[in-house]
Amino acid sequence: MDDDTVFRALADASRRRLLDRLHARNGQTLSELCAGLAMTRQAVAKHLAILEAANLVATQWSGREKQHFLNPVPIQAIADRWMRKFERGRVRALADLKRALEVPDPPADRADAPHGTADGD
Amino acid sequence: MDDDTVFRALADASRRRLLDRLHARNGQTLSELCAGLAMTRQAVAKHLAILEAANLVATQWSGREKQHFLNPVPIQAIADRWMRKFERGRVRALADLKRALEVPDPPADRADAPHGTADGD
DNA sequence: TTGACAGGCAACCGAATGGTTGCATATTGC
DNA sequence: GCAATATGCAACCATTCGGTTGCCTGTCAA
Repeated sequence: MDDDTVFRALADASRRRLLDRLHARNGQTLSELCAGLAMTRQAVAKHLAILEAANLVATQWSGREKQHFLNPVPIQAIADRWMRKFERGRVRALADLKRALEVPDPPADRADAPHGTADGD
Repeated sequence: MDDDTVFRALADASRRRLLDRLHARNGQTLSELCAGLAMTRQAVAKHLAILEAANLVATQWSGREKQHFLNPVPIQAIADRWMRKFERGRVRALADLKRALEVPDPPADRADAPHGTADGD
């Protein structure tokens, strides 16, 4: 629903790792997701709460255990709705970039090398 | 190059808006990008610096003006490299989700409604 | 040459963030 | 019933973040 919440939720590497874990095995409990992470259970719980608020995971209580399920829809949504538009203009943007880098801009005599690179890393 | 830097750069709505602006018209200067934004020039400059560090924009000096060019490659990279894998498991993840929500989990008698929804708004 | 314009640098500030510790609560198994 | 297990809640802490203000440098144009 709220793109910003999803983007912010994805901004943290630990949270992305949690999503990766759920992608590997869905329906894990909090304790299972904690295993092997250099973090407190409470820290993981906070991350999961943020992911849940962003609707990236849904939870289901099963007795005293809380199972976590991945919801891939919001990820897909921002990929389609926001990122895709950059794919459309991609060729043109790269052309602009390259042109700007090659032509030393006649009006000014001193033309430094640009701070970014045309190739993506 | 560094996925985390890109994710963090994209986490802020103002920065995404700046990318949108460059997507609409490439090669804008700092002052142009400031126009109409409820922010100081310095704030915008900071945002642009972060975007530049993430390799999302490249800059080119032209006299006293600094032009900014969109680099769509990192966006494409994380979309392909990270988000796409969730697209692959998407059907299965949604099935897991739905199953967990529908079956009230026999072992435990009390099965509350889950806190997330299966549909991703 | 001088003033207006474009931008950079640095210090500062409040709020959010990621993380911890400590304790309370509910469920399970013996 | 009772101890162990699974989780939640709240306070606290250091750091980061987004933003501002103030001042300095470099470039253009009259």
